[in-house]
Amino acid sequence: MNSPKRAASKEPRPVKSAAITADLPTATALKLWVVLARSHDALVEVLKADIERHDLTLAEFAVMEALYHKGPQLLGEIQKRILVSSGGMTFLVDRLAKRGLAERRACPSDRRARYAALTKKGEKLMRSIFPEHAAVIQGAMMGLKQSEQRELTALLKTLGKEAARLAAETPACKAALAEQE
Amino acid sequence: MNSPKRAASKEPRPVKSAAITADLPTATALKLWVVLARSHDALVEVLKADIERHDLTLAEFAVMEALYHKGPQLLGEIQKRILVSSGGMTFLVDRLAKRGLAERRACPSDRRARYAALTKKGEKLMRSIFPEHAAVIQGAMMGLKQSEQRELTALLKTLGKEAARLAAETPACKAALAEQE
DNA sequence: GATTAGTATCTCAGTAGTGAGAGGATTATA
DNA sequence: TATAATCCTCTCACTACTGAGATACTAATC
Repeated sequence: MNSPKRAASKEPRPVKSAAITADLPTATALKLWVVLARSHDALVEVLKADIERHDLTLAEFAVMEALYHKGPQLLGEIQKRILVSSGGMTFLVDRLAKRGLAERRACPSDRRARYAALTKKGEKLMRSIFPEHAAVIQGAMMGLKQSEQRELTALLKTLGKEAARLAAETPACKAALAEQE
Repeated sequence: MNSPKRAASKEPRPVKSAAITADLPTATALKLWVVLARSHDALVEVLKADIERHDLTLAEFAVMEALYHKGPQLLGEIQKRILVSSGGMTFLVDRLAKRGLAERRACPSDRRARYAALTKKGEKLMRSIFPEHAAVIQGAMMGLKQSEQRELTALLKTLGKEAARLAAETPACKAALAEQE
């Protein structure tokens, strides 16, 4: 076996760890994190399999989807939206351009900036791919009723907002603060 | 700027896409996917920042955590648990071994298999790191009340189970079925 | 105008991780 | 026994990404 894919094992889990069961609120949060990570991974696997049929990586697809739904955008805008590094952004657009799916366009008012946009070919591809892909997503969510999906969305939104706030505080701030001696 | 981190932008989102608003159940599912992915990413960022303080990648930490909580295990068991490839598993244990945090042990009953286990040093490190890490997780989840966290966990579990079932069906099966002519 | 800070992209060296396949060991079947 | 099938790990070539810094431009302040 090479890739892990789904484990068929029954999760024996006979031992309960002292460290985890130590204190209830912590245990609840840890459990939530594990379950969230696992369902996310399972979904990613399903979606990735769908997208790879068209020889696209998830990141490439994310770029194309952003362009498809929001139109031409600055590289930096897409970068923030799909959360890749600046180097990765350049790389992704390069690759899509090489395949004739996207292209760069100059920004008339700011010569530093470049727009990325879908080519005709890229748009045609998205028009044929996207509905299928949406159907796959819908299929992957079928474990939950629509009302449950909406409830889940609301909860995740709250969770995500708080986590994002926290993440924005943390990153290079320590270094920055440290340098202010 | 190099890495994207959190976008401070207000998500203008003036245009509603025809493709997305086309049909309600699909729209619900797509929305859920976006929100799930975003909160997952935000959490990963927070946790990663915490773990990197100790010069560990998330994957290395995952291995150590598995060993810490479940004791010595076959490489294959860990692999299934943390979902990395077989090559990645070897690589991860190598790196932990090089740093003296983990070690390989022969399996007495099966000479193909190797156990991975924490060294004294690795266990000591986990004892000092893990409680902090658990606190960070708990902190990242503070946007939700405990009851909400439990509700969210339940919904995600159902979702994840169905998605995992779907993922297990899909992967190489097409190829396999195709070969049976 | 000159200087400084800020912003947007690109370059490039480096890295974590993948996955096909090999090798060696075990188990099942004939 | 053979021998076939299966299992567990490791090797290795490869790839998608990262992130520090470079480059090129714009904006703000003197």
